[in-house]
This record gives sequence, C-alpha cells and structure tokens, in this order.
Amino acid sequence: MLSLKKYLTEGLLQFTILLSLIGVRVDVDTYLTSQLPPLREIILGPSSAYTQTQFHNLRNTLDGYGIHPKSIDLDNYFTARRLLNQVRALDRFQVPTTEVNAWLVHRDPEGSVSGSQPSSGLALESSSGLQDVTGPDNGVRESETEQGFSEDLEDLGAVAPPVSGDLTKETMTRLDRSSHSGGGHAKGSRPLNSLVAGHRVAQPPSASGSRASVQDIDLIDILWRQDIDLGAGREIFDYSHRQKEQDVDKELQDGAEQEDTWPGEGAEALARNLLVDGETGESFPAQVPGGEDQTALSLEECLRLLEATCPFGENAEFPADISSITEAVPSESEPPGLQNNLLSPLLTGTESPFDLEQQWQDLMSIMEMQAMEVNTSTSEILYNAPPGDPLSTNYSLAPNTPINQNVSLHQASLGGCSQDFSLFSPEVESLPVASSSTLLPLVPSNSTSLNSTFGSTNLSGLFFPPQLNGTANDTAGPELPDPLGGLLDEAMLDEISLMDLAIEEGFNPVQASQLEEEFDSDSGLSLDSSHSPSSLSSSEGSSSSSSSSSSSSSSSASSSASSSFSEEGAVGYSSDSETLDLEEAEGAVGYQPEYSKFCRMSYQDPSQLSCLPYLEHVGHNHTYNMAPSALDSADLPPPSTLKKGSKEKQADFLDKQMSRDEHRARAMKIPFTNDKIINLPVEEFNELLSKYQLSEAQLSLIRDIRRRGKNKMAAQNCRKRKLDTILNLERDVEDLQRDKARLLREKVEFLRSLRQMKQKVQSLYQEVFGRLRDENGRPYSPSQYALQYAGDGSVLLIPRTLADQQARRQERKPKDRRK
DNA sequence: GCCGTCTGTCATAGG
DNA sequence: AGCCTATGACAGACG
Repeated sequence: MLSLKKYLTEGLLQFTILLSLIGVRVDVDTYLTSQLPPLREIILGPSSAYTQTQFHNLRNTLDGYGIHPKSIDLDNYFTARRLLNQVRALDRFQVPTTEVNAWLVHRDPEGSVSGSQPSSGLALESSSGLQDVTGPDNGVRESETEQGFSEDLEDLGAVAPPVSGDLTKETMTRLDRSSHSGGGHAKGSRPLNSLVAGHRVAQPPSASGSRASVQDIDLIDILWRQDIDLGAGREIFDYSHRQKEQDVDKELQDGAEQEDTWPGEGAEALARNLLVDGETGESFPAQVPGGEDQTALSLEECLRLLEATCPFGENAEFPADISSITEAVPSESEPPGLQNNLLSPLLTGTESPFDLEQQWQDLMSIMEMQAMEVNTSTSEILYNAPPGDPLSTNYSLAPNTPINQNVSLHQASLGGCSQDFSLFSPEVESLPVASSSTLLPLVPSNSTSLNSTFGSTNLSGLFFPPQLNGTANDTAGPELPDPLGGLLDEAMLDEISLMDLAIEEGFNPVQASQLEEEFDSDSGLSLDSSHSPSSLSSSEGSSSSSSSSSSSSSSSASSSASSSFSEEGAVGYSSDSETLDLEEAEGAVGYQPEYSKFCRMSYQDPSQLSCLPYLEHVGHNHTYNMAPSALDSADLPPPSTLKKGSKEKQADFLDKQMSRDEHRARAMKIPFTNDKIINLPVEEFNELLSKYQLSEAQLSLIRDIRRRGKNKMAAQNCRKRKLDTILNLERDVEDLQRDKARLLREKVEFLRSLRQMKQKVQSLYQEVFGRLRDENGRPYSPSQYALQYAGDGSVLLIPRTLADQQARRQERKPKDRRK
C-alpha cells in the first residue's frame, strides 16, 4: 500500500486536481475496485510509478503486465478511463416529458378557500394538500407541511413536488414507466379529472409514444437541473421519485385513499358534475357550480385552444414541474389586453441577474452527476439522434403538431393547492427567459391590475417579470426586452468567446471539428490522442515494446541476472566496452545494459532516440548509455580486418567511452565490473567483495562507484519522471480544453432548449388563461386569478392573493435555509 | 566566448 | 543503522 499511497499522493493527486478544474470527477475507488489486473497489479504492486523501487526487491515481483510501473502508459490508462467515463456520460442528457393539467378552481365568493362548496366535487381530499380547504390557514398549514417535504427534496437539490405531485418529475417518471408498461394514460386515473393541456416535445415520426415520454421527461430533467442548483445526483431524484411512485402504486393497490387526491375520491366527487368525453373518456366538468368566478371551459374549447396554440405535438403531456401558473393579466374587459398581459416571468430576467457562473457550475454538476450515472435507460436518446443539433432534433417542439390532449378544466375549490410544486426553483424562476417577440405580444394594458406579489410558486412568477407584476404597463409592449433572450444570447456569446479562447489556447479547430463529429455521431470516444503532440506515448509504447522485446532476446543470451534486471524495467547501469571486455575475459556474470522498456530511458540505442522527438536534440554520447550493439560494432570489427592501428583507435575509443569511475576502477584494478558494483543487491554485492582481497582504497572506490552509479540512475529516472509529468500535464491540458469546448457547446444547446421550453410554457399559459371563462362567460382577470400547478399535476385557477401568499412563502424558504 | 541543454555528482530527505 | 531512492543544486561537457 505504500506504493499506492505514493502514487495517489503524487500522480493521482495531481491528476485529480486537474480534472477537478473542469468538474470531472475522479473516483479513485473505482479504479481500485475495478480489479483490472494490470491496473490493480500496478497500483497495489510494489512497483508503481512514482514509487521508490528497490531493484533487488523487484527482481521477482513483476509478473509481466504490459504497463510498466513507471511508464506513462499508466497515466494513459487513467486518462483512457477518465475519457471513457466522460464519453459514457455524454449521452445522459435527456428530454423530459411535458404535461400540463389545468384545473379550473372555483373560488369562494369571499375569496377564501373555504370548502363550503362540496358540490364542486373537488373535495380536495387526502394528501393532495387540497383536501382541507376550510380556510386559508389550513391551506397554509398544509402547504407548509408539504413545503417541509419539499424542503427535504430541495435539500437534495430538487424542487420537486411532494407526495402527490403528479405533475412533477415523479409524474414524469411514472409516465415513462407506465408508457413502457403499456399503460394507457400515463397517469392512470388522473387524466379523467385532469385536463388541460398537454404538450409533448416532438419526436421523430417513428418514435413511439413511450419514447417520446422518455424524451420529454429527459427534457424536463434537463431543465430542472439547468435551473436548479442541484445538490445531489440525479439518481437521488429518480430513486426518491421511484420510491414515491412505488408508494403511490402501493397505495393504489391497497385502495388507499390518500394516493392522488384527484383521481380517487376526487373523481367520484366530481362524477356528478363531470361529463365524459366520448372520444377520450375523460371527464370534464359539465358545469361549474357555485361561485360567480367559477370557470366553465369546455373540453372542446380547450382542445381547440391547445391545438391552435400548442405546437408540442401529439400525446402532449405538459411538463409540469412548474409550481404554479399565475399571470398578471389585468383586464377582464379586454381579452386582447389580457393576452398582452400574459407575460411570463420565464421570459423576464429582472428578478435576478442571470448567473452564468452558477449556471455553468450547475451544468458542471450535472455533467458530473451524469458521469457517475451508470445505467440510464434514456441515456441514448440524445445521441441517437442523427447528427446535427441534438436538441433541435430531440427536443424540438413540432410547432405544427396538433395536440390531441384532452382539455378539461375541472372545477375545484380554491386554495389548499398551495403546494410549491415548482418545476423551477426560485432561482430558476428568477432566470430571465428569453422569449421571442412573438411570444410576448401580450402586454398588460392595465399595469395596476398586475399583481405585485407574484410568488415563486405561481406560474405567474414564471411568466411575468417582477416589474410586470407591479409596474408593467403598456410601454412594455411587444418590444419588451427579452431578458432571457438577451441573457441567453449573452451567455452564448460568452460561451462562444470562451470556445474561441479555448481554440486560441491551443484547441485545434480541426480537432474541434473532429470532436464535434465525434459527439454528433455519438462516438464520443476521443481516446485517440494521436493528433495530440503529446501522443508520443503511443509511439513510445510501441518503441518500448520493441526495445523490450529486443532486450529480452539479447538479455536472454546473457546472464539470468541481467534478464531479471531488464524485465524489471529498471534503469540499470549500462555496461560499456570495458565491461564487455572484462566480462568476456573473466567470464563473469555481468549486468547487461538494461534494455528498458522505455527507449528514452535505455539510451542504449541512439537510434531509438529518434522515436522520442523531445530527445532528438540530445546528442550527447555518454558511455554509460552506449548501446551494446553500437559498442559491439565499434569494438569488435571482424578479426580478419584487425590491425594494430585499428586496435589502438579502438582502445582510445574505449577509453573515451569509459566513465571516470570506470577509469578509476581500472586504475585501481577492481576485479569486477562497475555494472556489478552498481546493480548487485547488497547481499550479493557484499558477497562479491568478500571473495576478493581488496584494499581499503579499492573498497572505498567500489562503494563510491556503487553510490554514484545508483545515484546516476536515480537522477535519470528522476528526470524522466519529471519529463513524463510535464508531458502528461500537457496532454491533460489539451484534454481539458477539448472537454471545455464540448461542454460549452452543450451548454449552448441546453440554454436553447430551455428557452424553447419556457416559451412553450408561457404561450400555453397565456392561451389557457385567456380562454378561461367564468360562469358568466367573462374572462378571468389576470390581476385576480392565476393558474397554479397543484401537487397532483393539475392546474388550478386560484385567486392571486393566495398565489402570492404561497409565492412569498416559497421565497422565504430558500432564504431561511441559507441562514 | 557565451548560452542552453544534458549529464553526472553531491547532499540531503525520506522510506 | 544501513541501504536505497528521490530530488534539488551544482558543475562540467557539449553543441
């Protein structure tokens, strides 16, 4: 473990720091637990790179794995692992299903949320939070309870609807699953009561409904993550939602009444007032009993409305994590004005500055989470798309695709549905959402009618900028600046500039295009670093293997000891001509020049230096590292051609090739080679010394030679490692630049998708609200009413005061939590 | 001769 | 304590 520790504290630490800079998570445990023989052996073995290696202890420890402990191949391996993980994470972006269920809620004449109208059929029973609507206080308590739950979820990074939030991600999950299970309507009994609008992200014509649901869900997922500062991984949500889903399923099976409030008892209660659509079988209120503000919007009307306005395609299921919909359309008397007033906060950026940094961090966290995600059924969605704009392809919202969603507005008691089932967290809602001018044709004609307290729980908070809430006026016409649009544009520009910068910083445009193709083609695998200047490692590896193979053959011809050394891959003390001569003369078992796997380290064959571009400039011919072959050719010309002159020249050459220590050893008549002196294990070394009668001077010299020789090798190894480290860092930088560029591209795509989604939601809200009519056939005043998502996925028409109340409550929550 | 690089060596720290 | 490795620093060799 010492070696492991060493490696981790040096190599991996460095590596991890680098990766952390881009948010790429490095989980050492995964490497350690992967139990891949080579890696495990290398890490856990005694000869890890950056590990102090004791030659004599290593002799019998290596078992022949290809990766030398000190080889940069090890780093390559880690790099490959990391890149592979990243590649696997590339397809984790998903498109969520979208679904909107709007419930028309009748209101107490007093504006209270009393349940004085049981006839409404929406008893708001059980867990929906709507059940007890005897008064605002109850509603508050209920909502607080759920808020507590919501907080728990939010602590996990999700602003997800609690318990019965069918319209939340849970719903999405269920939709996904139900669709796979062949279930008809994704929400089971829910559809009977719910109604309104649904829209679905367009899908390829061939795509099945279930597929579409998955995509839609994924899109919501993306939006969710994009907008919410997730503190936990996606799997947490999925799991929790699945848990909830399972719980709900259980409850359903058990006949529990606390499942979704609406489908169960609600349906019964509503039965009296519901008409059943002949085509869809869905129920919708035949009429709205009670209050003067009760809404009566026919299913057909809603359908027409949605078909006309909702371009989201068939089987649309509106994404519904939006907590509430509230709009500030003031003028009841001016339907056109109403339209104008329906400005989505989603499209406003004034609530809070668009924190690009935060977004980026969120994105990075998303990437990280997804990188950790191993199994994602929907993972392939994004990259199954044909090359091109993955978002436009997968997330595209077919503008002209009619929605076949049944639209029925159910009446329900007001209040009680305060739950902050916000698809978008407060910060999300604060995000300015770009909206095309076409989507912002509705400008409040009556600014005073705008509710100034639009809360985060209200969709109004999504659709209307703060200023509109209280100060919007006609001046904010179609020319109303598109905050998100500007923001997105700004973000995109920023990203683009960053990308350019990345390119300027060394990211080859060609590489970029290649990378782009890779991502677009879903190959994603960019393990090939051949285009990288630092890819010499590969060539190095090949040359290393060749050199090692040659070493094995040549070393096998020599002593077993030498072979053992060469197998260790250790940088040994090279023999020189003198050594050879002595060995031949004495028949001693010398240590052949080590044929390191690393040609750059072996230096024995100067020609091999050519394989190392960065060593080409090394022209020194140091005797220590002289290649035996070269020495042989120089030292051993054919006997027949030997002449006195040549012998003398040869001797001079050998003398020149000898190191100082070798000269000293020869002068002192040391009876064995420097190679032995240096490389023998201490025991054998002492044994060798004991075999000879050596003077103190000789012994001293021998020990100096040994010390210097070892130190020389150590210095060589040290420099090699240093060089390798630099090269690896260089490669890492290149990888990071590539990753950065890719992430920026993806971010742009996500922002684009997010903007589209918000625009859709906004337009849908506008249309739905604008079509709502009370029992007298008059439109609802945006200043008095707002649409809000209920916990069960339905959309309620509630008094704006209540919506504002909830909004304030929800706004407080994050603040309190931050304290 | 100067300069940069490579290499060997020493001293030292640490395993 | 002895041995070994790693590494900074220095100096010499070399182009």
